[in-house]
Amino acid sequence: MLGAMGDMSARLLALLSLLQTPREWPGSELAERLEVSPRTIRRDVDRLRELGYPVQATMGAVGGYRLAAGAAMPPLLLDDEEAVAIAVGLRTAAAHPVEGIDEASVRALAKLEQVLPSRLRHRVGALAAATVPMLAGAEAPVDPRTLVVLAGAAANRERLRFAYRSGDGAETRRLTEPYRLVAAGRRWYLLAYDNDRDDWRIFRADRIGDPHATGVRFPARVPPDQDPAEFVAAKLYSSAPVYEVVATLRLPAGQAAQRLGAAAGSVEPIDDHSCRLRGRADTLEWLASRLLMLGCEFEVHEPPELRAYLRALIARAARASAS
Amino acid sequence: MLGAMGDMSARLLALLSLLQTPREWPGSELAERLEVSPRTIRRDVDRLRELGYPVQATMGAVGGYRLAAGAAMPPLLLDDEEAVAIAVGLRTAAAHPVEGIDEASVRALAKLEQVLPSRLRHRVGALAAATVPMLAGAEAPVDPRTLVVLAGAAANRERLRFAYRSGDGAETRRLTEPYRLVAAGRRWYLLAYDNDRDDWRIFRADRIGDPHATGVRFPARVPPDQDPAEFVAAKLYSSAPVYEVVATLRLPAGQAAQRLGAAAGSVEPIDDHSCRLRGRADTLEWLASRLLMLGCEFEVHEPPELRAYLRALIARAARASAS
DNA sequence: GTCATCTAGGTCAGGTCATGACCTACATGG
DNA sequence: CCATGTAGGTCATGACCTGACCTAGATGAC
Repeated sequence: MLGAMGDMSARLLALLSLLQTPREWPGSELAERLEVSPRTIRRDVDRLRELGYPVQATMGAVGGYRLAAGAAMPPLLLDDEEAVAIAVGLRTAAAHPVEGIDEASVRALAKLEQVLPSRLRHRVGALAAATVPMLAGAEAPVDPRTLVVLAGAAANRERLRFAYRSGDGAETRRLTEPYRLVAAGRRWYLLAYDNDRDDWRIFRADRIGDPHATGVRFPARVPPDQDPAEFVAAKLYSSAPVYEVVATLRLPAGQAAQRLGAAAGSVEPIDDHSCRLRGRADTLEWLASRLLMLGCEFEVHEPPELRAYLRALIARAARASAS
Repeated sequence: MLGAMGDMSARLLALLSLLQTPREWPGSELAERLEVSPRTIRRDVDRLRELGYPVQATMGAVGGYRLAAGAAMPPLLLDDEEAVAIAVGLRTAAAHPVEGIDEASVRALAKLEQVLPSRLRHRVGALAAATVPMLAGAEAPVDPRTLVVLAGAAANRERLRFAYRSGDGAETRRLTEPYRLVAAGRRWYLLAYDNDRDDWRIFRADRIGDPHATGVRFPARVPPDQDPAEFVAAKLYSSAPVYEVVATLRLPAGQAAQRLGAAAGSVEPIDDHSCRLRGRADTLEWLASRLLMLGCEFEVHEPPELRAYLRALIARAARASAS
């Protein structure tokens, strides 16, 4: 009985960490590692079970303990490399948001970055920079730190001040009551009540500069009656220029849907090896690259601008392949 | 003193969970939530600090507690949505591995999926399916579960049995001692000692079917003297067909490097608005789409196959844009 | 079948240590 | 200067954690 008590919490955490490993741990080995008697290990396992973490035990000569899936998430105990991997993954997820977990992934990123040791933070930055910007193309991706600040202020109901440059390049300072961060299409939008204009507004996150919470809490305001995501979608399609695309793909409908992903639009089968795609996007580059990368023959019916863009691409490729 | 002790560990965990929130918590509020006296909260904070988690306290009338970045990663306490978001992020990270954190991201995914409640697992599956397969194009991405099994067996040093279909379509069963999972280029490879062939081999993870650990542990074998990643790279470039690309881009070198990412190859400036790209890739589709999506004029010098492929792409785009 | 090896759990003694109550000291912003 | 927050000392009480015994049951190797 050398170590004082008080380290029981630390021991439980260490135990949880060991049990999250894919292998099975015999009680004797756990006792040795944690420097307590096997009896105490058994009691600790019981304690974990009482806390709701289902420790599975296989009996017999090759038995051992391991943590199984339970009703609630246990605390994740990550080593340095795993933490960096998750941070990098979440940052690229923030650059290519998936609808449905948009704000949750930013919350998770905020949580992680808040406690990430600084030496690891450097590695995250370096690796995220080396990550292929994927389909971002020529557009500047959003700064993940901006997203973290926006989501934090919304969750915390703190007034938010930032500089906003609108589509025509004009830059204004805004004071807002942030309500929610929403991913629509492949962009991030902040839905907030604009205190100067006295109305609900949506702001593109990549156009927000230098955001910071003022520290002033505001009372919950009655949000617009629609679902936040729908509200943003409605505002977008009514204001921003959007291309509606109609194309025929020489690809079975199932494969097309799988390769395009759910957000691309609707895919209806024409026959066994063709289908019709209807969708919307806000840039021609995006549309063209998605279609070309399908790797199948296709025909564009709408919009005419896309056909023009494809012809420009042809010309470029022709010049590129000329000897 | 109603609740028995023993819940001190649970309380510390709950406290840690609250402190990971972006906001600041006054001690009185924490005491109320956790149903203990403020004095106990102060002691708990001290305990956390002794455990190495730096709880920051701002003094004064608007003070409060929050968890700051420390020397080690504290246990991450995630709610359901955050866990799903991380799982989805890691799965897409597994589909587009970043060199340097390759095996760590799979380890993290294994850890998370081991304890992920089943109801959440369904949501992860659905969302991951809806995720845009990005640059995967026509190729079948690796099954994340396969990666998890491979990495687990390697970490655990368990013999691994699987079916392998080689490039020419032949399917064989293998018994191996897995050493490491490595990402090279944009693919996953397993470096393992093949027990039947008595030599080190590398296996493409997407060609591995139905892998399962036999449960038999094997003693550590002397690995090949190179670094695993280098070993894989050497084997690859000596055996697999690889295209070496040389192209001139009408884009400043800095921008090109940023848009292409570090793994694309080397970029040397020619003048202020042009640069030369040298790199290697194993499929023409990949090369062509990366170049076209740069959104700039470019000229391909090598290989001739890429020029031919671009001409085919031209033909397809021409047909697609024909009325 | 038999034995080794693992989980599972009961009991007991001893003393550590967590708790709440009450206290003072100090920092901060209005 | 006062309200409100963190920071920390002290004390009595008793809950409970620990290791050292013990038996029971399951499982796989020999």
